[in-house]
Amino acid sequence: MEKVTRAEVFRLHAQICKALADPSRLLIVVELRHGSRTVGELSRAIGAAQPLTSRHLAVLREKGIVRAERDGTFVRYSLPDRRILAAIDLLLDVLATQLARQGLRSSAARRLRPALRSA
Amino acid sequence: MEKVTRAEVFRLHAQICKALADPSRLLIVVELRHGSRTVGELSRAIGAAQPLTSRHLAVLREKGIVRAERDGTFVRYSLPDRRILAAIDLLLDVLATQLARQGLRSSAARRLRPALRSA
DNA sequence: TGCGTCTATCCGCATATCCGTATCTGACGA
DNA sequence: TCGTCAGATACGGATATGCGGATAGACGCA
Repeated sequence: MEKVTRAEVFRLHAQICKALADPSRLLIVVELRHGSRTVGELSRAIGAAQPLTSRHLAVLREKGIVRAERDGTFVRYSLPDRRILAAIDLLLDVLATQLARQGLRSSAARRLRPALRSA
Repeated sequence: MEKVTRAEVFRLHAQICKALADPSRLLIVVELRHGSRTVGELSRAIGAAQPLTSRHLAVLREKGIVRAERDGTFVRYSLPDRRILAAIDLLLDVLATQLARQGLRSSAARRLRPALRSA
């Protein structure tokens, strides 16, 4: 059994994170939580054009986050590993904690100022 | 209590993922698993120049993934929320499963071909 | 105050990502 | 085989991200 270098593991790990580092792709994964979906369904669900949806799906597919299977003219996408959902949920919990701690009193301001300033 | 829009939550969620979507930053987080570290320690641990390390830390800090506190001339970084570690570990498990399933027989080839081809 | 150490930020360039539009492929039915 | 529909890919411009190198700021101490 061959060894995968430590650096390589971190690179691959980062690539999985990067695949999830996009609001549309997160929406796709969350949409797949409750079952498989066709590209058209996902496209409508996330409110994005079909080619864009298809490319997002390609990114997720290349990282093994979603699986594609033909169904006639359709292609159905699904989640082969629910642990991805668990990880996303954990990060969402972290986010919720952060939002709660800062107070939710100015979501508009936060919208305009993406990063939390240092102190 | 004000409402944070669904779209905004996904945007923030994606930003957390993006902050983790870099091998050096993952190394930093993992290095912090066992306690707080100064910038210099982290810089040596991940084998990156100090300014680069500092910028990576700024990214993580802005997303609330790490916390900074002055300690004399040093700045000590730590993890305020261990759930980030749990999420990272889950994704690492997913990666391990993927690697096991594909077989580890050509890590060199995989190194050169970042994406898993569609089929 | 002046100096050395530790950390943060600025600048500039190379690279990568994102998204709209157009086009291509693949499957089904007439 | 041809038309049509679902989906995937190609192309190009705008934007963002990466890094190294230089520099600026913060702190402690003499």
